[in-house]
Amino acid sequence: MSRYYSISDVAERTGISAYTLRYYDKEGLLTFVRRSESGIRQFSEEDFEPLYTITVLKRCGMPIKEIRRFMELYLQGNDTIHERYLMFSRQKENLQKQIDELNRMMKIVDYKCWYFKEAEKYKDINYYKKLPAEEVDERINEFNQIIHDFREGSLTE
Amino acid sequence: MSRYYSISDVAERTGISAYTLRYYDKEGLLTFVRRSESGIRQFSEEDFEPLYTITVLKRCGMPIKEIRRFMELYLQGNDTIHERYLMFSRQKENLQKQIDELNRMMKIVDYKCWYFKEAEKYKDINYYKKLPAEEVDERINEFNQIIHDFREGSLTE
DNA sequence: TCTTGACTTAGAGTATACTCTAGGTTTTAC
DNA sequence: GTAAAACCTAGAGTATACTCTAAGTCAAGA
Repeated sequence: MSRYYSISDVAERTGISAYTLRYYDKEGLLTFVRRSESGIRQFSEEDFEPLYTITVLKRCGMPIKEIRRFMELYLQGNDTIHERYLMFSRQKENLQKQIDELNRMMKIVDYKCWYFKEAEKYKDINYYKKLPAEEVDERINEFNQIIHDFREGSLTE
Repeated sequence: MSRYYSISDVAERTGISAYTLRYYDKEGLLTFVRRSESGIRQFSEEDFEPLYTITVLKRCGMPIKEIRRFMELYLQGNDTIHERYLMFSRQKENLQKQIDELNRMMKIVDYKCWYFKEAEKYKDINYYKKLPAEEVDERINEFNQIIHDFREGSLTE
């Protein structure tokens, strides 16, 4: 029933290398893993859930020291449910900020793609400077305003 | 009209420290910046646009070596418009992948928040194990399936 | 029993992106 | 003219997250 998994079993199944697993252990992330009498790590079925949580937190961009804090709470059991809720709650906000930021970047990169396509037609990266003001696409003026704000240090990041 | 900006002017306006600007220069990102006879960097009005592009690419997660490649194309002028278009185009895909990934993480973190809120009511992190199967919320079964797949190495990331 | 392969630790090495120091030169302001 | 402030480079130091090596221990099959 409750079999054990060696570190290389776990590495193969999760895609986390054995080196990395040992490093995580050294950093205090895998304190839940049992050891045999001779000191060999024996991962149980249940260990895959916190292991998965580690991968999720990593992919959220959480640094290892913060993940350790979470794992400490995990080990303490039912008394820390609320605090763990708060950690995930903050993580949600954090994720949303990252998503918002990437969406902002997407808008700019999208503009750049459009602009380069236009410039390609004219074979001139500054083609719009030769156009009469009323023929310049509004997107270009908007982007130049961003650059202007960036230069003036008034860009609210 | 066309005034110059010192490295500390630029640092103050852009929020990039003078140390970092010099480091970027050393890494070949600021080859467009002119120097005075005595070797002092003189940023022009026009230099803020590529500088802004560097910050955008950084915030997209592009490593400095790749940004350097882009700046090389920038310096070559009109002949590289198409290649620069392609770089931004690829960056769009890359950004979308990052956004998708963060949205996936958001779903999981959202579930975790919900789960901890539930567990808090029961004061038991494993409360659902004591419930009859038909009373267990479907979200829990779905999540346990993810953990199962993770353990079996069949999680398609 | 012995050999092979997998495990262990400690610690060194790598990569990335800064961040700072030291020592020297240039510019600016009085 | 001179002192302070700002600039320069080279290179060392920091932080993060692995990644690997060395040297030794343990477990399983011939």
